[in-house]
Amino acid sequence: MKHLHQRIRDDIEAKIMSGEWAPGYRIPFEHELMAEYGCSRMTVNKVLSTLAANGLITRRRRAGTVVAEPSSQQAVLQIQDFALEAARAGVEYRFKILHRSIEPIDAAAAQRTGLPAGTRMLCLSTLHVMDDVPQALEQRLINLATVPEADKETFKDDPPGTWLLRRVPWTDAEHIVRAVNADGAMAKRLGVQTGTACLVLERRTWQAGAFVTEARITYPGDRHQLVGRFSPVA
Amino acid sequence: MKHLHQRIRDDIEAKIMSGEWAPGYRIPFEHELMAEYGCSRMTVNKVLSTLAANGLITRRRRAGTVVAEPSSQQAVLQIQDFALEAARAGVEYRFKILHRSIEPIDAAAAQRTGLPAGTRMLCLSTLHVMDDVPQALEQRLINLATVPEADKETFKDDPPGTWLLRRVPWTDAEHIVRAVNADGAMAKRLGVQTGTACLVLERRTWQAGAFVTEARITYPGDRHQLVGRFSPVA
DNA sequence: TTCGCGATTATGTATAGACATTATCGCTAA
DNA sequence: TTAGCGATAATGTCTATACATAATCGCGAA
Repeated sequence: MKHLHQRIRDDIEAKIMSGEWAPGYRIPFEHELMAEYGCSRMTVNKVLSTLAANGLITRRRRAGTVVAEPSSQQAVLQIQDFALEAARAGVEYRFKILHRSIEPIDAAAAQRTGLPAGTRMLCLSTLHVMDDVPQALEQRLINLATVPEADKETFKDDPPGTWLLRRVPWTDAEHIVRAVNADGAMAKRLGVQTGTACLVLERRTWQAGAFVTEARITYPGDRHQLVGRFSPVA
Repeated sequence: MKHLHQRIRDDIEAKIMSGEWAPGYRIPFEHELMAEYGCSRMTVNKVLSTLAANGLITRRRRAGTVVAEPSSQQAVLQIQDFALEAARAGVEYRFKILHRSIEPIDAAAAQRTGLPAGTRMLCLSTLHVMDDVPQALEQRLINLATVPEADKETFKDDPPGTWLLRRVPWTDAEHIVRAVNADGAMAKRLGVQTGTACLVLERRTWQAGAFVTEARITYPGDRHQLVGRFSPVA
């Protein structure tokens, strides 16, 4: 005999997955489920709250609970940390800061990030190397208004991403993944032929609404991939 | 004044994010937090359960609760549905089945999917077109043991992905994203030059442990990107 | 008819208590 | 010293209740 919580959850998920309860269908009220399963409202409430958190249903006060419209599908992708990945694989990792400057934000970046023109940004280019083979080029902007202490940081011990993550926990992130052909300069730095397909991961992070950083990481396509796993029913 | 639940959650998340409570750190017991915040155990319990569900902490009876080891970072990416995307953008969408056959699974695919050699698979190649411009090429394997009714389906109205999603809800999926240079045949079909960087999304789905389908979707890199948003604090 | 407002109702948050489950700790006996 | 076992302590699940909050419904007034 399983727990009631799980049984209610399974029942509802099955009805939704099978299509018996289509998107938009108003599922029974808490007090109805309560009667059906002979349990307290708290139990039903916790089940429904969990399903709502997972995006399967939408709840609105007074109106009730309906099966959520299937949003476009989602994939959860793992984004590897170079140092960690290297340690696990038992290879040597190092990084090199190729460029460092402080500049007012350019127009395009201001648009992307929603920052006012003229905001001072720390601009960094970092090459990630494992066993003497370049693995990725990282181009990063750090908002000095949000992270003033980055100004004096030398990034001697940790690459910018790791350093930031430890100092500024982000609460919101936006990701974009693209494929591009490496141009001459990029190809040279990554040690591949010009035109090689590369995976570009762009990530912008905010902390409580304040823009923190933008990173554009370019991986040689023949050497890297993003892997993910996703269970919609948790 | 925020809700207590949220305040406790914010506090704990902040301590973990800031590194004050490093991975492995044993966080206060429920009764300690209960005393600290002057609330009932249920309140604390619900917060900790939620954080555990989100993977931030690990709970064990009698032993207590510890900060979880950071898994590699995750990105949640939206995977657009062509028909839906087209409708929203107000452009015409159509698709064309380029190839269809039923074959025993090949060795490499058997390895990837964990199916026994010789399993009969429906193999489909589909070209997705919007406003007469090819948008993506989809190469798909469908497990006829799990979805026998696919055998007789003509895919006249809906492309295979849409058709499958309506019939066989998946419970588990694996995603891989890569960048590749288009070879001659691929380039011709997508209407791009040979060598153009393309984004390749591979997805394998299971339903309750039974393999359902594998899709490899190739997008011209200059025309497509995957976009995602992720809030660790929900 | 339509606007506005109060009553109603479903969900949101929280409490205090109960019993179940499962590791761990520490004592006892071989 | 160690194997085994019972006490103990922490989390897991559930109940019954209370009050807060938000959105809708329906009534009455303009």
